[in-house]
Amino acid sequence: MVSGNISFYLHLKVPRYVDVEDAIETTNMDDNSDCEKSLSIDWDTEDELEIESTPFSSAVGSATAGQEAFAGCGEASSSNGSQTSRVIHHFVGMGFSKDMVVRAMEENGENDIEAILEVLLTYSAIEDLPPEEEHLSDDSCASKVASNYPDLLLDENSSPVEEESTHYSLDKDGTISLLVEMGYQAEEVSIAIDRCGVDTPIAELSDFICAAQMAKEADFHLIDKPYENIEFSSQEKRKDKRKILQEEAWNVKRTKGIEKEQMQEDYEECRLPNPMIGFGVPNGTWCQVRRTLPEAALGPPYFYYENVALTPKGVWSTISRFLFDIAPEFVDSKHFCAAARKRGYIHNLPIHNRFQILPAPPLKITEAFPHTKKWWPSWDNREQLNCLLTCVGSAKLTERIRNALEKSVREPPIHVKKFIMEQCKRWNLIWVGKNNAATIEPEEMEVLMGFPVNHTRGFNRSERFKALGNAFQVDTVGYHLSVLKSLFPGGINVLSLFSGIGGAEVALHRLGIHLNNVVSVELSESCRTIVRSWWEQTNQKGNLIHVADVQEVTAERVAEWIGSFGGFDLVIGGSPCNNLAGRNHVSRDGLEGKHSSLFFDYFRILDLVKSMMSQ
DNA sequence: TGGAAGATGACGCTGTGC
DNA sequence: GCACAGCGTCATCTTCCA
Repeated sequence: MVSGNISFYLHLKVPRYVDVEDAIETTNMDDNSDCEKSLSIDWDTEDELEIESTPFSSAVGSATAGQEAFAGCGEASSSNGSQTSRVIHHFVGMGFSKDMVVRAMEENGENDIEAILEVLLTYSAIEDLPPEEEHLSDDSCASKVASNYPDLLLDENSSPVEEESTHYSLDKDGTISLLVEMGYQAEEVSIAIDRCGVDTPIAELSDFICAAQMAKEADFHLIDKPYENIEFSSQEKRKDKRKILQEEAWNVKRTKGIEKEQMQEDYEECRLPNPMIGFGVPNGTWCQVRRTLPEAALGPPYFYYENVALTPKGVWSTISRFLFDIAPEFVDSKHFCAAARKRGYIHNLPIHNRFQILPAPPLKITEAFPHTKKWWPSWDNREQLNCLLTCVGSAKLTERIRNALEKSVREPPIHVKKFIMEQCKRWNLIWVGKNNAATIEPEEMEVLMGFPVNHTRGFNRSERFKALGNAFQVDTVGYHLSVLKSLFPGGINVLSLFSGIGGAEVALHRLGIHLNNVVSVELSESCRTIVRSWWEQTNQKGNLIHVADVQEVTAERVAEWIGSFGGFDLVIGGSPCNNLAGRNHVSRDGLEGKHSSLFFDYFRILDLVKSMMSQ
C-alpha cells in the first residue's frame, strides 16, 4: 500500500534490527559492550541457537528481528505451511518483494535464513538508485504493494490466519498476532489499531506502522539506541545525551562502513535556501529551475503539501522521502505580502507559467495599513512583520509600552527603544496612535493572509487568531496553484486535508478556478463553519463535503467519492505543525508528535487516492 | 456566587545567519 | 559566539453571565 517506495520498507528494516540488537545487548552483553559490539551481529551466537529451539513467546526480546519474526511465523503456520512458504511469508512480511525473496532463496537455499537476509539486504542497497531510476523501479513494486499487498502475503500453503488477513475480517487480537508475525512489535501494532480503528485493513495498518517507524528512524538519525534505553533526569543531561548519542552515531558509522555512509546521506537535512524564494517569486528573482519528477509522483492527482520550514532536523527529509523524494520548495511569504511566513511545500505541480493572484497585496506594513504611517516612529525600521502566529500580544503590553514612551519628552532612551523593538518584533505590534503600539486585529490578519475581510468573523478573537495563524498564506499558495487554471478550465475536484479556514479553497477561488467538488477534512467545528459560510457567501455552485476527522477518510469513502465524481484533481493540505514549530516549548516532538504525526494520514490518503485512481 | 470562557504571561530549545 | 525567529502549550488570572 505504500505508494512510492519499496525502499521505504527496506529502510525500515534498519531500526527494527537495531531494536533487537539492543535487546541482545541488554540481555546478553555485559555493560562494557560498546556500540561496535552491538552492531557486529554474530548470527551464530548462542542466542540464535537458543532461539531456534525456543517458542515464539519466549524468543521475543532476545532474538534478532528476522529470527524473531520468523520464529513467530513458523509457529503460527506450522500446522499446514511448508518451510518454503513460511520463509517467503516471513521475508515478504518484512517488506521484501516476493520475487526478490524467491531469487535469494534460489541462490542460498531455503534453510539459510542468514544468507537469504544478507542477499536481500544487498538487493536493497542496489535498489538505492538515483530518483528517476529508483522510482521507475519502485513503481512496479509499489503498485504490487499498493494494490495487491494482501496477495503478497498469500501463497499456496497459506495458513488459515493468513487467509483471514486477506479478507480483513480479523478481530483486534487476530490482527495483532498477524502483524506481529509480519515482524512488527505488538506495541506498535496496538497503537496503530488504536489510531486507525479495528476495522482498518492489514495493509493500511502496516503502512501506518511503517510510517511511524520512519518518523522514529528519522528522529534518531543514525542513532541505533532508542532514547528510552538511556536514563537522563534533567535538561542538562539531555545535552549529554545528545553528545553520547552523537558519539554512538559516529561509532555506528565507522563500523557499518559504506552502507551506513549511504544511510547518513539519506538522512541529510534539507537545507533552507537564502533567499527563501522557492522556484521563484513574482516581481523578483526567478530561478531557472528544471526539475524532473519521479514517474511515481506524476499525477493524477496533483498534490500539494505544506508545513513550517523551520522544523527539527530530519523532518523535511522524512516528509520528502514519503512524498516521492521530491525536494521541498521553501518559500517565505514576505515576497507575497507584508508578513514573513517561512514554509516548505512539496508538490508535483508544474512550476512554469505561474501567475500571481490579483490585485497583488502590498509588501510593506505602511502600505498595507496606511493609517500606521502617521504614528510610525523613525527608530522603528521594520517594513514587514514577522510570522503571524496563533497568539498575539496583550493589551497590557500595549499599555506598558505607552507608559514607557510617555515618560520620555522626546525620543526614548536606547534601552527603552530596545525593549519596545523586542516586543514589537516578537508580537508583531503596529503603531496605531501616538505611543500606541498595538497588536493587529483579526481583520488585519485576514488581509495579510490573503483572506476576505471578516472571513473568520463571528468567533472570538482567540479562535480567529488561532485559525488564521494556522492558515495558508493565500497569495503564496495561490501563486503555486495558478498553473492549474489552464489545466482545469472546466473546474476542479479537490480533496482538502486539514483544511483549516479553507486557504486552499479561497486561493483556487481567487484564481478563478471553479470548485466542482470539494471534500474538506477539518477537525475544528469553527473552521468548518467558516468554510461553509465562505462557500455560501461566494455562491459556489459545486458540492462541499465536510469530514471532521482524517481517520474517517477510509478506503471505502475515498472509493465512494472517486466513484461519485470521477476522482480528485488535487490533494492538498498542510498537516498540523504543533510538534514541529519552534515556538512550541512543550512538545516539539517532531513527526512523532501527537499532532504532527498526522502527516502520515496525509501520506496514507494521498496513497489511497493515487492507488484507486491508477486502477 | 460559581462556572465557563477569554486573556495573560511564563516557559525552552533549535536552527540559521552574521 | 551571539542575536534572532519561531502555524505553541499550559497554568493562572480576569471577566462575563446566569
